[in-house]
Amino acid sequence: MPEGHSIHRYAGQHRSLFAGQRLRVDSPQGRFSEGASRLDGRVLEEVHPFGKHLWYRFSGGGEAGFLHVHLGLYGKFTTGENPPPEPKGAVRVRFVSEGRWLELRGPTACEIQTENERDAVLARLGPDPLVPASDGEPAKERIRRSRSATGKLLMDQSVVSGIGNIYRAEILFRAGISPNRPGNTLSDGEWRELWADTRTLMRAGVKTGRIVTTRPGHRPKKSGRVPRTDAFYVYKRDGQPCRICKTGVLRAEMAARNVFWCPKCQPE
DNA sequence: GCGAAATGGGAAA
DNA sequence: TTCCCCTTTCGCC
Repeated sequence: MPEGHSIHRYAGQHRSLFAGQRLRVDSPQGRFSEGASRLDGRVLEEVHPFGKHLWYRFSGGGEAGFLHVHLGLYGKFTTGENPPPEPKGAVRVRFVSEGRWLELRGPTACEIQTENERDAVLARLGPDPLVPASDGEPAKERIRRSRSATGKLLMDQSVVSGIGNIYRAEILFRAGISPNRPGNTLSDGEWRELWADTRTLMRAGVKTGRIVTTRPGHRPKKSGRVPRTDAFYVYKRDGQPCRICKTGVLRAEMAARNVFWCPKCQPE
């Protein structure tokens, strides 16, 4: 779930469901009880996504106005209409408004921050392709100055924010760039296309709530809902034939994450 | 029932 | 680089 598109989607949902409302906040699991009690009874003023991070700004409470959430690999939100269900499993934090409830499980980060602390996190992040006015230049500079693998650089949140393992694999495939190519071998044109395509795919992800990167002509069924197995070109398709050239898709480990690519469509 | 894997990242070495 | 954390789900006994 949680690459940047999910985060932006959650932000939109949570804003429309809870912003402007006074919330009851608690931590059924207990691991965030202290923080929850500091937010309880305050008004949620705004929800702000950036890359894979979310901030919930609360009224009053002095300095500590933000709830910072990072879902990590497992984090998940669920929401619904009141009455809220009896909490099952490890619910780190729960919001309850007059009409709705929200549960958060398994996040890497769920903590209260001051504005300065939030700014310090933002300062460490590269541009987010999902921010409408986002300027990709700083990312381009970092990549084209680096000898490390492009596949590694795209996953580095201080280079670009919000790209995860699926988008990394898929945008490189669509651009015909091997993940192993050093960043400094990318041409201007290759970067431009990569950035533009990333924005296109991630925006579609926000809209639909899922990642689909295959073009209709490259799928067995050209219309209708895209089955999970047809949604990607290379992600988790190692050993299977490339959708375009039939060469076997490869997998390797790169910085402790699996990376997938077609050696023919994405030459070194 | 048990182990492994998963769209992530920070700290330690 | 390696280890460690978060939680659920799925495949395999």
